[in-house]
Amino acid sequence: MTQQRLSEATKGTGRSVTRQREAILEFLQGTTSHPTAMQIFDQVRDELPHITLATVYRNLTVLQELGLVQELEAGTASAHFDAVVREHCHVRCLGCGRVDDVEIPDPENLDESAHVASGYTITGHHLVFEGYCQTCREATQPDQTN
Amino acid sequence: MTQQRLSEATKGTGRSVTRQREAILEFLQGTTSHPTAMQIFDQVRDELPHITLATVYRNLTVLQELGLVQELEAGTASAHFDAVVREHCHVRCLGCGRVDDVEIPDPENLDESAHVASGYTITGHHLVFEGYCQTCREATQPDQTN
DNA sequence: TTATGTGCAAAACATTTGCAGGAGT
DNA sequence: ACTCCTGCAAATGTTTTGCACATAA
Repeated sequence: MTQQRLSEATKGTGRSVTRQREAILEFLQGTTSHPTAMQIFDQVRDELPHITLATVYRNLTVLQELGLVQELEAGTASAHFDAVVREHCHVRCLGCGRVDDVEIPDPENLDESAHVASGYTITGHHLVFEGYCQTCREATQPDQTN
Repeated sequence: MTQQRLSEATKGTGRSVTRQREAILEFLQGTTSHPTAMQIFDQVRDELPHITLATVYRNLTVLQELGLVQELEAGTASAHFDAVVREHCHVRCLGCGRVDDVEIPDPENLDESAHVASGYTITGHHLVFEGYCQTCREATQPDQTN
């Protein structure tokens, strides 16, 4: 099924279907944890022990170009990746750094209002909430750095 | 006036008022361009030729703790800084990388909706639009990297 | 005079790139 | 065959840190 979508997506693009690319996409499609490149690298290494971090980065770029993956700007040191490409917003925990999806409808006319206010041609937006997840809230002192 | 606000803000915090801190704050309060640490460094160097980038970074952190400056997560390689600390949203030009303010009212109940949907305690959010500024739109090929 | 801040140099990260050999079509 | 991809190592760019001296309170 990952096979399917990857070979379909590459069709006519000059891109190849490789084991590295399949493994990265499959892992991303099987998790909701918005992993970083390093976390993807660690996982995929179980299956492909010789893969390098550079390859993970290069393939994440390619998968984004193919429209199969999106990169989240969650305000963290490193970027997080998601195989759910539909536009949706996220929360980042200020205690432990985890990033979750937030399933709220996008406010109407947001991009249109921004266009009127700024004069820019708006192509999209990122909405990221900050706060504390249940686990970190229960730990009375939510003061860890990441 | 920068003097004023800085010495007020440091009162009782154990922080000092230094020329470096004043110069950084004054520059930020006098611009609407959301400069990066490097851009601040370049400007402030006119006045204080011996200042270092490390000092700029350290002081930007302190000024944030004092509530006089905020850091923008605009999805760019380097962070942008703003002396307007009121919560407001931004646009980033995908052509030239500039970051502007967007003066639209924040959608109502946004944080509350996110709390209900995610279970997090929400402390705030960042809303960043992407698009093309007028200059880059007119240049028929908006393909510069940053 | 004592804590806090600074310059300098080096380290720590995340991410990108050059290159020679390997895999996909 | 011919292009695209990979591993390895080294480079890049941003931000942070250790330390000895300087400055603010």
